[in-house]
Parts: sequence; C-alpha cells; structure tokens
Amino acid sequence: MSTPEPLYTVDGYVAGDSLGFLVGTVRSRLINALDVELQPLGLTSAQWLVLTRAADRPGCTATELCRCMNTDTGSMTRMIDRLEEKGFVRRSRSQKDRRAVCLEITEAGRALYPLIIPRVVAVLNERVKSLSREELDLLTGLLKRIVADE
Amino acid sequence: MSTPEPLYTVDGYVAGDSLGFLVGTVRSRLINALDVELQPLGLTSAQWLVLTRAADRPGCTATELCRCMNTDTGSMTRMIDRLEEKGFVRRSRSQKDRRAVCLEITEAGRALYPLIIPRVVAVLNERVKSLSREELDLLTGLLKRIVADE
DNA sequence: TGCTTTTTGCTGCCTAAGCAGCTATATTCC
DNA sequence: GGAATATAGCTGCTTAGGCAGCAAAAAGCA
Repeated sequence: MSTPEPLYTVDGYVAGDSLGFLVGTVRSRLINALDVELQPLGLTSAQWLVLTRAADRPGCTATELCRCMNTDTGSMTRMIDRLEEKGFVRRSRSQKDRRAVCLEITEAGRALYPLIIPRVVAVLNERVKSLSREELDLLTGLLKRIVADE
Repeated sequence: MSTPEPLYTVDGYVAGDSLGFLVGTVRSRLINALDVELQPLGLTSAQWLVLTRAADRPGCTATELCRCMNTDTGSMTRMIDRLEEKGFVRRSRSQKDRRAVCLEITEAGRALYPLIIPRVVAVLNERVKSLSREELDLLTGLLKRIVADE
C-alpha cells in the first residue's frame, strides 16, 4: 500500500488557508458573539460550557468534568470557584470518597438554562447563515471525522 | 423572499454536534500538537503566530500586527515583551512617528523560521490524514465562506 | 498659532488554561 | 495491619487574551 501524498506541503503552505487558521477564526467569532449574548445573564461562554456539562451530569465530580472537557484540574478548581461565587453551582464533599467534590446546579443555575440555549442557537445560525443544510451537514461530518481520529 | 429554515434549533440542539464544539476541539488538538513540536525550539504556538506575521511585514508596528491578528494592544505589548526577551524580535521607535514601535525579526528569529514550517505542516497533515484532497478542499472552502461572512 | 481629537503603546486588573508540587484520602499489595 | 502507590482537588507559577485608563505624540481645525 502506497503512502498518499501529504495534503499540506512546506512549499505550498499559506498560513491563512490552513485548517488551523480557519478553525481558530471561526471559533473566536463564535465565542465573541456568545460572550456578548451571555453577558446580560452574568455568564461567560467558558463558564457556560462548564455549567452545561455539569447540568447534564447531576452529582458529578470535578475530575469527571475535567476528563470530558479535556481540561486541567487546577483550571477546573478555579472555574468552579467562579461559578460557585456567582451562585450557579454548589460544591459538596462526596460521602463515598471524601477526596472528591460533587457538583450540583443550583436553582439559579437551572433557571438560566432555558435562557441560554436560544442564544447559543442564534449565534450558531448567524454564523452559518450562508450555508445550506446539506453544506452544514457535510462540514459537520468532516469535522467529526477529524475529531474522531485517534 | 421567504426566510430559510434555521439550521440549528433549540429542540434539536446537541452540544457535541455543534459547530462551536467541533471547531474548538480541532483547534485545541492542533495547538497542543504544535506546542509539543515547537517546545524544543523555545517557542509556543501563540508566539509563532505573532513571529510569522511580523516576519512577513518587516518594520511593521505593533498596532499593525494587532489589526491583522484581531487582537488587543495590551496583549500584543506583553507578547512582544516575551519574544524580545527570547531574542527573536527587536523593538525600535519609529523616526517618522515617535509613538510607534517598529518590529524586526532578529537573526535568531529568522534562523528559526525554516525549522518551524515543516513542523506546522506535519501537525496539519497528521490531523487531516483521514481526509482526501477533495474532502480537505471542501472543508477549507466551507470554513472560508463562514469566515468571509460579514 | 493654539486647542481638541485621535492614535500609539504601556500598565493594571480580570478571566482563563496548563503544569508542577502539595495534602488528604483511597486503594493495592506485602 | 501497614507501607507503597494512586487519585482528587487545591495552590502557585507561567502564558495568554480582553478591557479601561494613561501619557506622549500626531493630526485636524479654528
């Protein structure tokens, strides 16, 4: 089996055409727009990402969150500090494993939930507004393959 | 003219399938891999991004860099501090406009250049290795359209 | 010319991620 | 049981980005 030609080459490399530049730009546009949408709710997009995952896993520990978000425990500690300070999340020591911290969304956090999703959806739609459904499905499928690899 | 159906909907929203999640994941994989590749050269991927743009524009000012990178002047000041401290970049006051700081790549910075591009290319190829050329072109084209919008 | 506005870069303050080192607790193995 | 090892979370250090406020310099205008 022959090795296929590499897709990127040193000679043909153009920074602005690279996958790295493009996904970075798309991401920062999405995050900036989402931060604007979420500001009135007293939440940043990074905090929302953590809150939503915590909401999906009632009673989960900080380390579980770290694993599913591919993040560091030190970073997570401080993120939970901020969310707790804002009253959206509650910490409690696990009874079974007293090293572990269990997380729960507070009422205030849960109340936020239905307000946020429409704003997330609106930001996404605004960004992909020039694509057809077929094109978005294609784009999503290709990105998923890249993510799934290894 | 009728408004097309929105592509994302509140009911159908699944975080892990959203464009935001996917581009964020691809980006962080690329950056992590690039940081590993660049570490032996004493450079981070964020520093490389600035260095490469500065190299493309000899004698450019900090503000010009900020504009083309869509970044803040405060952030850029400190980034240049780090690059200068490592000896990859040199600051000098402009003669024409004494507010402005002109940037120049040092010999050490320029020497790094040919060492980095192959590593960037390798990281990109590793990440898209399961795609055909046609698929990568398609993906790149769709992302460019999203970026170009507004 | 002199006054106002704009631009440029710097600084302080905040959020945020990653890494290394630490303590307390759990688990494993002898 | 008791020592070695692993795990959970916290803290300090660094890099990094955004925002607001600052002073110096430049540009615009009466």
